[in-house]
Amino acid sequence: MTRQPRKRPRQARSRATVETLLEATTRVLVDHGFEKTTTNRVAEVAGVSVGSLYQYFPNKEALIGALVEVHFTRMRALFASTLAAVADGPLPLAARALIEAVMAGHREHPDLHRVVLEQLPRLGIQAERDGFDAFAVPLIASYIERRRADLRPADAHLAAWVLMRTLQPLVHAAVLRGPEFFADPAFIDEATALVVGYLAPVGEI
Amino acid sequence: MTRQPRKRPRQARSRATVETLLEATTRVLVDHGFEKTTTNRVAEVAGVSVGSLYQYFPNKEALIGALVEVHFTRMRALFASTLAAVADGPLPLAARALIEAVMAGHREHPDLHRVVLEQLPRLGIQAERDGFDAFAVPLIASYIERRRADLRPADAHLAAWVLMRTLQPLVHAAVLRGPEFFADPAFIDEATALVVGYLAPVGEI
Amino acid sequence: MTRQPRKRPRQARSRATVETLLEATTRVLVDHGFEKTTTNRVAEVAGVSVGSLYQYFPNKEALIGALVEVHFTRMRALFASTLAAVADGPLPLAARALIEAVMAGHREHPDLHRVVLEQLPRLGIQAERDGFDAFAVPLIASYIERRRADLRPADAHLAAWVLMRTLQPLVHAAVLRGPEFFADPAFIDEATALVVGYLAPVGEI
Amino acid sequence: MTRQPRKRPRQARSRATVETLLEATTRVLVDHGFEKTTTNRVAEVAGVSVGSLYQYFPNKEALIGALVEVHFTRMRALFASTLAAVADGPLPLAARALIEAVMAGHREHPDLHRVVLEQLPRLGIQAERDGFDAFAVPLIASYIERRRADLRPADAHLAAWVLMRTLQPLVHAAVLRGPEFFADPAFIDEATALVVGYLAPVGEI
DNA sequence: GATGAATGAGACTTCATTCAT
DNA sequence: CATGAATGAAGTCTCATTCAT
Repeated sequence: MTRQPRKRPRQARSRATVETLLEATTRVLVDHGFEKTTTNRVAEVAGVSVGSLYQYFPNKEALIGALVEVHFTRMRALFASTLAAVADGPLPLAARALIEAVMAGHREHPDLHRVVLEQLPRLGIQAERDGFDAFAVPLIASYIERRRADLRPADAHLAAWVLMRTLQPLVHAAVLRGPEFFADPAFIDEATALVVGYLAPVGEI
Repeated sequence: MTRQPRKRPRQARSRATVETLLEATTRVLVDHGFEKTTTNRVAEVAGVSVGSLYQYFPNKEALIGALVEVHFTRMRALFASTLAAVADGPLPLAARALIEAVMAGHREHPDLHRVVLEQLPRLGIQAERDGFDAFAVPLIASYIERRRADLRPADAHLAAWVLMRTLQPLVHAAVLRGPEFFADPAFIDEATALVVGYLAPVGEI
Repeated sequence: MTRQPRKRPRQARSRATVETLLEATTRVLVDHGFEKTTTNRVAEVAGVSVGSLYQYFPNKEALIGALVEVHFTRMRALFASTLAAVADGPLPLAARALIEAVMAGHREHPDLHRVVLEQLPRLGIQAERDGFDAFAVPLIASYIERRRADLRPADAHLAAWVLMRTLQPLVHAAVLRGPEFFADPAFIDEATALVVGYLAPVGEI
Repeated sequence: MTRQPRKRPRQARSRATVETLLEATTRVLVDHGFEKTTTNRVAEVAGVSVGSLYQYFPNKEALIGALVEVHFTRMRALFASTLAAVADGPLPLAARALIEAVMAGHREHPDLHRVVLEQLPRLGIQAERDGFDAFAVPLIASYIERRRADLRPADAHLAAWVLMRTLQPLVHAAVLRGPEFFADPAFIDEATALVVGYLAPVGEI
C-alpha cells in the first residue's frame, strides 16, 4: 500500500542495511526476474533476515519502488546537467549530446534497467508523471520555448512530450538489441537526425 | 513453457468455448488487472470449468498470449492494407494515413489494448519484435528503398527499424494517456511531422 | 471399485478394442510410469476415445487389473507346464529348470513386468493369494510332499511359501540388474544352489 | 526432484516441527495409505501449516523419503552391530541372530514398515540398493571371505548379494503376512535353514 | 456403440507478511 | 533491533469420470 520507506534510517548501520537490501533486490531481479523475486530471497541474498527487510520497507512494492526511484534520480541528474551544458550550442550538437548521455546512463546496468522499466506499469506508477517525464519534459519544453524562433513546433510542451516518448523507447530498444548494435555510430546518427528533423526540418540551424 | 494452444477445437461447441474464454480473459484483465487475473476467475467468468480452460490453453501465459496474438493479427492486416493503399502517394499523406490507421486500431478496445500493451514485456521482449516488427519493418524498408532518391536515409532497414521503435511506443503512450488526448488532432500532426522530418528533412516531397 | 471388466466382449471388434487398450496401457505404463498413466492418454495411444475405454473397463483400477491378470495367467501356465515336465527327475535339475523357466518368462517384457510388480500393492491385490503364490505354492508343496522322504522340510506348505517368496524377488532383482547380469550362468548356479541347499542340505539327491 | 531436506532446522522449535511432521506422515500413511496421503492432510494432522511443511521438505516425495531414510538408518545400525556380535560364532547361530534382529527391527512399528516397504518401488528402485544393500552386501561378503574355507560359495560378493536379495524380501513378506505368522518360530527356523543350506550345504559347521 | 468436450474436486506448492524469541 | 520459524490464503494445474451429440 504505502510506498514510502517505513522510516528514514538515521544511523550508519541502518543506511548500510538499506543499501545492501537495494543491491540484493537488484541482483535478484536481474538474475531471476520479477516473478521469482521474493522478499525472502532478497533478504537471503542481502545476508539479512526477512524481518529486517520489513523493518525498512513496509512491503514488497516499497522495495521495488525505492529501486526505481534510485534509477530515476540518477537519470534526472544526468539529463539535467547534460542539457545545461549544451543548451546554448547548436541544436544538432545538443541533440547528439543528450542522446549519448541517456545511452551512457543505460550502458552501466542494462539488465537492471530493463527489469525496472518492465515493472513500471505494474507498480501503478505513471511513468510519465512520477518518473522521468514529469521532470524532463518541462526542461525540454523550456529549451524549445527559448529557441522558438528557430524551431518548428508551435506547442513546445507537446513537442517535448513527443520527443521524450520517442527517444526513450528508442534508446531502450537499442540497449536491448545488445552492445554490438549499441556501439554502432550509425544508430546515434539516425537518432540525432530524428530529433533535428522533427524540431528544425528545414535545416535552419 | 509452451505458448501454443494445447489442441485445436474441432467441434462447434469447443470453438465457442475458446471464444468465450478469450472474451472472459479480456474482461477479467480489464476489470482486475494482470495480477488478479487467475485461471479460475477467467473460467468462472466464462461460465466454464477450469478443466475446460486447460483443455485449450496449457497455462495462464498461453491464455494471455492468445489474446495478444489476436491483437497483433488485426494490426498486421490493418497496417499492410493501409500501406498498400498509400504507398504511391506523397510521403506526408502516407505517414498520416498509417499513423491514423494504427490509432484507429487501438481506438476500438482501448482498455483491452492498454492491458495487452502493459503485459507485452512480461510475455517476453520478443513479443513486440516477433509480433509486429518482424512483419512491419521489412514493409517499411522496401517502401523507403523504392523512394530512396527522394529520402534521406542511407540504410533503409535501419531507418525502418528506427521508425517502428519510435512510432509504436509513441502511439501506445498516446493510447495510455486516455481518450481526451487521443482525440487531439495536434498529436497526429506532430507524429506525422516526426516521420516526415526524419525521412525527408528538407521537405522535397 | 469393481475390478471386473464391465462386460464381456462378444463381438470380434470389441475383443480387438480390448486388446488394443491393454497394449496401449502396457506401452504407456512402460514409457511414462504409473503416475503419468492416465486413462485419457491410454485411450489416445490406443486410438480410441475415452468413452470407449469406459465401455469396457469401469475404472482405471480395472484396466491395470486386467493387465496384471494377463501377466499372471501366462506365468501360471509356464510354471505349471515346466513343473509337470521335471517333477520326476532329480531335484537339482528340476530346480534349475524352474528357475530358468521363470527367468525366460520375464525376459520377454522386463519393463512391463517391473511396472506390474510395483503396482501390485497399490491395487490392493494380495499378490500371495490372488496372484501367483496361491497357484504355485500348492504345486510346490505337493511336489515336496511327494518327495518328503528325500527332503528336509517338515512343513511342506511353509517350505513352498518360503521358496516362492525367495526365488521370485531374486529373479526380479536379477532382471532389474540388466541383461549382462541376467545372462551370467553363475547366477543361475547360485539360485539353484539356494533351492537345493534349502530342500536337501545334506546332498542326498 | 530433490529429495533432500530443504533446510536444516536450527532452533529447538523447528526441530520439534520436523519431528512432528514425520510422525504425522507416519500416521497418515498408516491410516489412509499413500494415495490419500496429501501434504495438506499431513500438515493438518501435525497441527502445523502447509507452509511449515514446505519449509523443511521440498515436496511430498521428500517427506516420504525422509521416513524411509529413518527406517534404513535404524536397520543399518541394527544389522551392523548384530553382525559384529555374532561374526565369530558358528554359522547357524549367526544366521539366526541376524534374521531375528532384522525381524525385531520390523516388529516395532509393523504398520509403518508395511507402508514404507510398499512405497519403496515408487521412490525409485535405487532406494533398496542404496538404502541397505550397498551397506550390507559388503559386510556379508567380507564375512564370507573370512570364512571362505568353511563355506561353499566361490564368489563371496555374488553370494552376499543373493542372500540380501533373498532374505530381505522374505522378511518383508513375513511382515506383510501379519503378526500371527510373524510370531511363528517355525518361520525363523526355515529362514535360518535357507541361509545355512546355501552357504554350507554339507553342514560342516 | 463411439466420440470427445466438459466437469470440478482436490492435489501440490508459493510467498508476502507476522510475531515470539 | 534482529532473527527466522510459522502462517495460510490463494494460485496453478491434473485427471478420473460423465454425458450430450
